[in-house]
Amino acid sequence: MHEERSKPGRPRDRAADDTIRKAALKLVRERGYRNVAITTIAREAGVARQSVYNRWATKADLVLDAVFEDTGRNAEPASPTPDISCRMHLEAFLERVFDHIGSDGGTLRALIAAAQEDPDFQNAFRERFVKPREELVTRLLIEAQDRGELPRWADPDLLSAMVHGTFWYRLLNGHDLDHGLAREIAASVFR
Amino acid sequence: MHEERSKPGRPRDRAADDTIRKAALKLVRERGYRNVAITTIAREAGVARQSVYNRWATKADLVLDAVFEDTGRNAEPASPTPDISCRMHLEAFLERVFDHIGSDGGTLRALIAAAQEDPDFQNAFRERFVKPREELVTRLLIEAQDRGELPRWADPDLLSAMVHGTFWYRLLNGHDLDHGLAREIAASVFR
Amino acid sequence: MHEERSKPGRPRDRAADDTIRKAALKLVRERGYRNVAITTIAREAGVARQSVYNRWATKADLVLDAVFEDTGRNAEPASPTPDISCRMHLEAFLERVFDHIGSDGGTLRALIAAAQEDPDFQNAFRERFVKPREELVTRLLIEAQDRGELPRWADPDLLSAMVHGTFWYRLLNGHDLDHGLAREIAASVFR
Amino acid sequence: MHEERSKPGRPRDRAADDTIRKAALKLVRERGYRNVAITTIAREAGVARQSVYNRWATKADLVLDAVFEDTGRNAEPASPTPDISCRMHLEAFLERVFDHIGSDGGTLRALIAAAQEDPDFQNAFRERFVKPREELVTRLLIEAQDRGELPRWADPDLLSAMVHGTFWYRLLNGHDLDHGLAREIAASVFR
DNA sequence: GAATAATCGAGACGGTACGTCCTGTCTTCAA
DNA sequence: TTGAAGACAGGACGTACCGTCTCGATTATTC
Repeated sequence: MHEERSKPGRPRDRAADDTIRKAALKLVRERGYRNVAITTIAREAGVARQSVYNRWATKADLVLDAVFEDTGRNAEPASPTPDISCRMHLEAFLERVFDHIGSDGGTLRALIAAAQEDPDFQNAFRERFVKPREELVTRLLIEAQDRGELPRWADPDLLSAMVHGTFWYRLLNGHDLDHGLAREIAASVFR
Repeated sequence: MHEERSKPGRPRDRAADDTIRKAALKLVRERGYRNVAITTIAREAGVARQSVYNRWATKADLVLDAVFEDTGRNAEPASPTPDISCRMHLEAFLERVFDHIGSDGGTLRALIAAAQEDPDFQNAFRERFVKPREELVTRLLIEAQDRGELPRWADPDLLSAMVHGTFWYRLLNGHDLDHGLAREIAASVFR
Repeated sequence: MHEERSKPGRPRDRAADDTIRKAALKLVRERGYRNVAITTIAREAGVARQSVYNRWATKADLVLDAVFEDTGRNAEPASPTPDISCRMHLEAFLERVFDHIGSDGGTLRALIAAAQEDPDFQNAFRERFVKPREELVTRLLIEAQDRGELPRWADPDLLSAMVHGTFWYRLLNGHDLDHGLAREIAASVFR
Repeated sequence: MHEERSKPGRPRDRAADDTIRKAALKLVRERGYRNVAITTIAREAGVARQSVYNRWATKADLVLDAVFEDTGRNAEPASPTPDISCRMHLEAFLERVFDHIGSDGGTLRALIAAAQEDPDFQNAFRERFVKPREELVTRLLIEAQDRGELPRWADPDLLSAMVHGTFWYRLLNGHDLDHGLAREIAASVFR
């Protein structure tokens, strides 16, 4: 039944959650992750600093959460349909990802960077962001093997890492990610 | 003729350069990039803090420089010999890189992270660290095409990005890099 | 009604005010104004450095405040009683001041010096320290005129400046201030 | 014969002495003693920092010297002439001093302040600046006693300290020194 | 309805690191 | 030996954040 046992005391203001997330996202996009202090986010959201700490342990957690609220969707779809080849599916997935990164790449880069400096955050980031996307591609490649589009001896896990690794590498080194790259990667996997 | 015009004023103590670099490297390995302050490095090196600021603008610059002094070598060799296949060359190169990362991976991760937060540093990092290694692999793959080990239609640039991207991706997500992975990547490229 | 509206936020630790002042005074007496850093005062008081900056803008402000807490009293009394001549009152006042300066003259000299280098501090110093003492003597001299101890044509303001100026001059040039000087000054004024 | 034995090596550039003094005086007048660094003076004079240290031990020494070069004259004259009363002499002396302070009071205040913070400088300042002026007034008052302008029971030393102390006190507390004050002080002494 | 308890805005707290500035000494080359 | 230049050790400065804490006020649940 999932009965929501309400605790005693003043309940948390749920509306503030979103206000803070929005403020965080806005500031991170404007000034870059590093140049945004929690104090600044709280002020922008019109909220006490403690109210931020009540909800998220670190800045990285908060920003990760904020990015999700905004981009959580684009990991879900891509359920392969029979009429379209898996290669096209992969290409379409990459195009969607690249489009999003185009407008918000700096934030992703900041999150990857933050993950290198904080083990806890790295864990959260991998579980909630990296893994779902990686597995999505892995499943797609297994489907491709089932359909005969990809040879059996290929290793879907490794290929998935190569796919993501390729655009991470480009992204982290300051390149733009365009649809051409999406096509090339897909071609290279399914050559 | 490259005449070495000595500037006026007391010359910098060249020995200190190295002492500082060594101190930086030691501390970063022991405590992690984030947990090392410039003050600490200066103290460890037995040097005034200003002497550090005289040489490097930021901690990232210093550490990058220190890592070079230590690892600059392993980007140079790998001149392909005719009696060994390019695939074996690539595998050997990756094994060497992975061995080094095994003992010093945290530092590389920290440098990649730092590059995401500082455009100037990103540039230096790419020019002095990333590019040489990327081009080394690219040249190796072109040699492979010349020898007929790799099909003409493959794109060496993209493949090189995939090779590096793959182990960056693994590294950045907390995986260990072992010789098995080196073999798998090489196999995947030359399949 | 002087309603004490409590400001929002965590209130300042009023006890710390005093701890810091005491630490400042102690260190300044031991080592001299110049040789005491704010960091040292904070450490001595067992307080964060920021907590000092939260209360006082400069070292001089802090020390001025500290000296007050300690010496604020000796500007107040000296309410002239009819049975004692104004000259004796002046002499007693000067003796009291000189006694205090005997143990703490270095601090007063440092404050006068600090006032020469910072207009804001000069203002605070004059309003809170110099003026009250100057006016005390001025009033005493006016009372003396009323009693007929001092001729009407004397200028109490100027005489007060001469009284203070004389021992400032001695103090600033490294002389000791003893009761003999107190007597001589009083005699000179009431000759 | 006072033969000037010329030392071996490059002789000191005598012209630089003056250039440095002028630069020091200029900067101290513009920005105030505290806000001028030796580095700044050296740069303004177009001279190496060491060249300053070669000539003066401290900033205070240098500035003291510079002020002398400029004001040394006005302590010398005032040899009392029989046709003018000592009181008029004193008044004239004070007027001259006040005129000079009017344009350069900040520097004197800075020197007095510096003397409070450095015993060596205090000594130099007293011997070379304070004493001559104090004794000048003392001698003038003795002459006055000889002439019968001042009673025998007055103490010239104390009166001289009162005279100087009065305008020091005014000066150090930010008052202007005008001819009116000169007259009042002289009148008060000779009343 | 009173007691209890968590949240809110606000801001002080102990800390840590930063990058700048200045001092007085030392070291180089050239005059 | 001096001069210009500039590096050196050392240390204080004031600022910026961090994550914790302490207020009084508010808003809910529990007794």
